[in-house]
Amino acid sequence: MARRRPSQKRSEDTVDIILEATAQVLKDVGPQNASTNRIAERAGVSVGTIYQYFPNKEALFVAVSRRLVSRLETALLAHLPAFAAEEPTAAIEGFLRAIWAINRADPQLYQIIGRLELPNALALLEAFEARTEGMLAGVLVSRLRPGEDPLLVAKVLVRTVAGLVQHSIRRDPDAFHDERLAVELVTLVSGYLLPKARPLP
Amino acid sequence: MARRRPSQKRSEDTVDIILEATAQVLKDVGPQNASTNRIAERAGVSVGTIYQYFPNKEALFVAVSRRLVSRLETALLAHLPAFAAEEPTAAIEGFLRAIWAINRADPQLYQIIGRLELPNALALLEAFEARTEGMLAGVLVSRLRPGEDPLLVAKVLVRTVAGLVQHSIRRDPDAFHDERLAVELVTLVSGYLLPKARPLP
Amino acid sequence: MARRRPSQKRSEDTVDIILEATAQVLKDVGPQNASTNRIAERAGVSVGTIYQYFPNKEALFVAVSRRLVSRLETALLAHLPAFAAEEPTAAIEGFLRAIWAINRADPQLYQIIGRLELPNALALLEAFEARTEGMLAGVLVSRLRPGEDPLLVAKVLVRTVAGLVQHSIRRDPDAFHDERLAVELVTLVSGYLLPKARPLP
Amino acid sequence: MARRRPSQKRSEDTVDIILEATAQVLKDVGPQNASTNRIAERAGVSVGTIYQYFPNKEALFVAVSRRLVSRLETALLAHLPAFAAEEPTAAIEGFLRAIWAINRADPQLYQIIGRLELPNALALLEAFEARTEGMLAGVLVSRLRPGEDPLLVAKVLVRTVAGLVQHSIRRDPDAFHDERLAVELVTLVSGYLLPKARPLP
DNA sequence: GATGAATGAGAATTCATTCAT
DNA sequence: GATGAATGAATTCTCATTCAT
Repeated sequence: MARRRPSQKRSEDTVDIILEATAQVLKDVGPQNASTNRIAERAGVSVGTIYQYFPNKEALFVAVSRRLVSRLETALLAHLPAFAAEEPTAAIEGFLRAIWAINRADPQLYQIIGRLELPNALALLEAFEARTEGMLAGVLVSRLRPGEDPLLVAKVLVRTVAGLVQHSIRRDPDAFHDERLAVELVTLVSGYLLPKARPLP
Repeated sequence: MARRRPSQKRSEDTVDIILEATAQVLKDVGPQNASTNRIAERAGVSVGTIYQYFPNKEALFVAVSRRLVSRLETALLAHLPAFAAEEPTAAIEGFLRAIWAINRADPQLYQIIGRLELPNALALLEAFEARTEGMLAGVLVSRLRPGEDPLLVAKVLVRTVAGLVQHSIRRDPDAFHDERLAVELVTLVSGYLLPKARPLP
Repeated sequence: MARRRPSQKRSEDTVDIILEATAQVLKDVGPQNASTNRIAERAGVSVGTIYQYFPNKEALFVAVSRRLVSRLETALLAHLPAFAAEEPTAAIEGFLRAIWAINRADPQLYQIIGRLELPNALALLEAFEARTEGMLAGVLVSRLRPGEDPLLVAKVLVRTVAGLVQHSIRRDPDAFHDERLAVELVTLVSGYLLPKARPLP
Repeated sequence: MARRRPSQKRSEDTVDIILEATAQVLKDVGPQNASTNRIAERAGVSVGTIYQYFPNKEALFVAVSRRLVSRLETALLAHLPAFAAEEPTAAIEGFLRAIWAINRADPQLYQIIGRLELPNALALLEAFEARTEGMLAGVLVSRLRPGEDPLLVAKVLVRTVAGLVQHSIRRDPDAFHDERLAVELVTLVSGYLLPKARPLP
């Protein structure tokens, strides 16, 4: 199934170029029109070269997904300390920035992959989202009042915020810069979370 | 471009049967595999008949989208009085029930159309969502404290709730029945909205 | 798997034209070069038409095989009475004429199909050869001396004669007209068979 | 056209390894799947190396054919004295053993090459068979009654026996061990040949 | 001499669309 | 109005061959 494993410098470059081209084409013309020939043309290689490294088109798309998820993971981890901050308000801001960062990384690609109808690609994304919820739950576990379910709260937070951010991006790719929306988001999350927070000692 | 406009009873039936078959096929086998021949077979007509009423496949899918939106609109309007209730808590519940109803109507089809990559189909959905935001804003306008922007609040509410609901459905089609998630949703919206509400006289 | 079953006159014609073209192309350029496009061109239809009636190339080749075998069967049955003749010498001649007829029907195609590397096509041919051996054995059963195995004798006869005939055809397509070879063939078979024959009463 | 002629010991080894790998791959996966890359991999060299010694794939296959024929020739010559024996019965056995030996040498490869659709490969095989017929005719010339045509008799013998043996192998690779078939073969050939034999002085 | 990454023409197959019946 | 056989451009994937290293 797996093709030639890049063993030389040139190969690694080629794989990278192909993955980058695939992501670009996916965003430019959509999954429906992202033919292997078009991708090869964009990458400046021939179709055959793609098939040296990927057994089929699906594997190529899954590889792109994997690359995106690994970037999202990096972005998330970079923010993990921030949203474990002592002060609840700072923590909330840290969390929102993290979600922000994730969705900022490559918002279009994120959405396209989520709609790719490739179980393997979807699974990668869902595993990442599950990990995100898990991490948040882990941070929340010592911060919530007794009786609150950290995983449930984490789910609501991640999905709500991700839903709003993605929805907004779809409508307007520049929504990131809508300062007022950001303020509302803080209000929303604070209104939900602060009443659940264990009082600071 | 536009084909014959159904002028007789039988034609209307045929169009309806075709649209219904299209929606079914779309849900059963996904947009990728929804070929015109498969749709024709499901509808019990020949491909040629589809092309009597629709100039091409895109037009067919757009017609299905239009039909869905009109149903969503009906569902929404039925709930409009409820979320204009006097009492804030009742109003919030009314609003949530409305979003609920919309996403319940045909959740699969809703998502499929949202991912169809057909600008015309997408535009219909977005226009509907914009109208929903507008209606909510209209109801909110006399209920919010001075200084609050009803449209901004409406956007946040609609997108947040829709985001959460859709995200959850995608992960688990039976998420509707997750009672605990529903409770959290009420908490979330209440925590956001109540502080913004103009005090009852 | 199976495609549209020809239901109209036109369809039957088309299927026939396609099968005939396939056989021709197979003989003209060999199995390696018998591409679906070439076959379509030769048949005067478009590739798509082939795929209306055959799910894939293999099925097309198997259909050609089936057609050939059914013709061989007809040719064989037409000679069955002759090689069940009373007089041994006449019977031997009847048998040889039958094998002759079979290999005459379409010697090239016969050999090509035998080498097609398609289990399904090969099975058809082998089943036919087995039936031929069976029929011959059936005729021999009452004609051989006690102790002789009719099926073994039938196998030797069929394979030997078929081997010689096919071998000769491959070397020289006009070998059929080599009168001297035919005489030797009669000698060979008579020398083998007559000593085994039950004496006439 | 022709590539470098191996001039050093190492090169000869490489060529041999490549030819051996080609034969193996041909037998393992069939001519259809015997790609140059697969052959190179099996030989433990890179594709490029193959093209150092053979101008193209066809030349490679022809070389394999040549190697096989040269082995068959050796096998045949080893048996030539035996089938020139004085006593007719012994000679017949000697002849059958020779054919046997040839088809035993590498029955699979023999058949594969015969079906390769490469005129150059086929020609080698046919020339070998013609030589075999010639040799047999040479032995027969002093052994047949006046009026018999030694070459015609040789043709019938070689093609008949080869036909039966190959036909049987194709159906069952272990047919060599079918003792009863071997007995029939002796009967067949004896019945044909003995009446033609010049009486011993 | 050897390597193996890159090439690209060609093969099988699909499916939206047309149009003669 | 309805039919469905026919079309053919477009898509995915393969593999013999080349050539820079």
